[in-house]
Amino acid sequence: MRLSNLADYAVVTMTAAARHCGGGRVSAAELAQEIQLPAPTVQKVVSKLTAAGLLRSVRGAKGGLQLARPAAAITLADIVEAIEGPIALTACVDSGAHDCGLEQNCAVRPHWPIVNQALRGALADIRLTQLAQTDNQRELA
Amino acid sequence: MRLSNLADYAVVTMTAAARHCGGGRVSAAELAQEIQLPAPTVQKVVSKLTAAGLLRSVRGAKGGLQLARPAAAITLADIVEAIEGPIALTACVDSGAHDCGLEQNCAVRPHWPIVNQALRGALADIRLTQLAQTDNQRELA
DNA sequence: CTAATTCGGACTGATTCGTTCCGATTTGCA
DNA sequence: TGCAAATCGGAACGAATCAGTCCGAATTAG
Repeated sequence: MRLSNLADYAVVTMTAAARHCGGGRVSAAELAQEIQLPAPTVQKVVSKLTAAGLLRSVRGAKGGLQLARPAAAITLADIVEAIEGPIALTACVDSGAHDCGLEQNCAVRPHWPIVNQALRGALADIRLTQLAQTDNQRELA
Repeated sequence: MRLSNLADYAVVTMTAAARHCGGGRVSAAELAQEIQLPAPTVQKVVSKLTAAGLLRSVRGAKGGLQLARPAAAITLADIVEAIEGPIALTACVDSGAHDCGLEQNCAVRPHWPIVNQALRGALADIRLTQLAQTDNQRELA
């Protein structure tokens, strides 16, 4: 029931990237220094994020990262799914999950999609703009 | 973002135990045969369940398991917490989590409790009686 | 064309999860 | 009262996934 650390780091990384949205391209090392995390770890995170289509990467000298979409169009669900795959509490809710052994005889299976939808809805309600906004409020305090 | 298999098995086991509520005591091996799972695995599950106070165990000959509380007073959240500990997506929401390194500087931390509460509420809304009820409906079909 | 800087994927170590087994305890019956 | 059967409880083993680290390929500025 714990979120993986990589996904947690991804959220922080995306928040930091949104902060540098107007500044154009930002290197992964710079983000790592800003959020106080190991640089190689951040590199691994941004790799998965770009593969998922949330970040746009530019290689070569003066390269860097930038958001592929507006911050308002990115939610927590997108970031978590980019790192950990589809949101599925159990194997049953996954498409074509035939490794449970119970399958049709399982009594609780019809109830899992409800919980799954509730969780995904809670994650989809939080947008990246809200995270950056909170950060600004903290700086004002 | 995946629920552990042990927790999934625990839910099925509790549902099966609720089915035998009127029959008094039921052995763990009998439950294992009923839900088509390895007997030792079920033993480990029921051990944690009894330690959490959800099941009452009676040792010795003619011993077995039975629900410690009415089925209506047991929710999915109770079962999951019994196996996987407190519901905490990130280390921040856990009480006294001082191993993040960011702590006060984290911008997303204030938002996690909201998602956490949404998830826990979704789990707490499903009671054990509903699971058994669904099972009966399936048998009628 | 050179060189500097960057991302991208592959490798190693560690922690946790899942499974299995054997011992301690308790009750029922002779 | 003693024996014996059956049960739960905890401890040990193996496997899988995760976190972290490193080096190579690609690209662009000068």
